[in-house]
Amino acid sequence: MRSAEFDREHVLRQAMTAFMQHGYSKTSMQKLTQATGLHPGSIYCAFNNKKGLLLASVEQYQKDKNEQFAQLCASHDNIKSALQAFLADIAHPCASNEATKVCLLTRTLSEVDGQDDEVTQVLANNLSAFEDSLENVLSEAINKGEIGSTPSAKERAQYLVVGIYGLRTYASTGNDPKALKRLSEQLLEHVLR
Amino acid sequence: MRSAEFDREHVLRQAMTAFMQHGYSKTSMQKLTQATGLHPGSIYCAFNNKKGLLLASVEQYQKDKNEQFAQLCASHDNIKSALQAFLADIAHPCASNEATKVCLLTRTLSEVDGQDDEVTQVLANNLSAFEDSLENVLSEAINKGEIGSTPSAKERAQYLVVGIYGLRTYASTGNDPKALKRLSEQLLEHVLR
DNA sequence: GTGTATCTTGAATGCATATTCAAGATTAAT
DNA sequence: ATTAATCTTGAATATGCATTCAAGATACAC
Repeated sequence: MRSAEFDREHVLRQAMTAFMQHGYSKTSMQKLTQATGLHPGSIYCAFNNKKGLLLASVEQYQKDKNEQFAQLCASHDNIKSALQAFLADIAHPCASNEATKVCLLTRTLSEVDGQDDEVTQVLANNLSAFEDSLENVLSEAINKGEIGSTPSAKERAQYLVVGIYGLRTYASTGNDPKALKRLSEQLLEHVLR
Repeated sequence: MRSAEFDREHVLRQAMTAFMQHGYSKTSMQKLTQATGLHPGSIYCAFNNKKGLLLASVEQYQKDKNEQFAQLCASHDNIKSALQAFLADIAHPCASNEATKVCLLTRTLSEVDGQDDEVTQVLANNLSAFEDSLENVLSEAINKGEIGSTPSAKERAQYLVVGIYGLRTYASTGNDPKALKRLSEQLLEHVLR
């Protein structure tokens, strides 16, 4: 008997960073072996193939993001400051040049759309799940009377998600941090109005 | 003497469709020869290489989009109906499965970001130029008194562009045409408020 | 009609890539 | 210490790709 020697979560975080930086197809197996420290054979043994490693990375990404969001919500007592912090967490790396300025889900989705139905489905499901948790938070806020009940929590969540996607794309076109800040404030105002 | 035999604009429109459908790197030269009807040698003679063909396609794309937008503006006498029609033109193909549901500029930008500075720059410039023409239209509307002067035309244009990027991404996550319609109406309302 | 410059053709080249696999290394139980 | 099971290693394989180039085809000038 003998057990595997690598730290799965660590490997997946290294892999997801590589995927975010270079995109799925331009992240060669060579880059992945360098990023993870694993040899090709080990990757194929643990994740089947490159696509399997991507899917596992996506799962880890989603898990990390969910935990992050739950913690953020727990540390704010009203919806406005919670979403303010949330948008700041998105806008700030966008203005920098870190790998985390892109969203693994949307970047990969745009790349594989129309080419791989399985991956497309997984990504769409994850994005939809995150929209749902935003909806839940907004729903609570409505119940607490912090915001009105029209637009509905679902409509507000959709509009917020659209805004986030837009901000991320806008940031990649040549980022003016000042404008980005103003735009996210305006977005938040419209979502909570 | 002998002159080239192919219709440059037609070739570029075929190429841009291919690039929109499969993305830059997954659009192989083989696909491009099939799409354009040109042989590899002809492509290399006319456009230098695959990247040259991409850049020429982007230029044509921008030219087409600008003409389209100018015509749309000319056929509407107020900003609201003009932008309504404009957003409808974006949202409608988004809900379908045509190749035109994506924007060549943003799709390619997201793909090559961090890999090719020249292409990145060209794409960012084109997107910025389009934002400018939206700003011009909004500026005229302000001068005509159709909308107020705060937010400024520039701020309104930025918010509109962010919204469009967001709608496009949202559409690719699993499109509910009803929601898309509602979201674009809400966006327009916020831009013109 | 002849010559020549230019365009067209598509097979050949060389490189990058994902994946496999058999030999070597390591661990844990006996 | 020995054995057996499993993991690790990285060179070898096969495929797909962008690009080149020399031979063939064509149109214009005279």
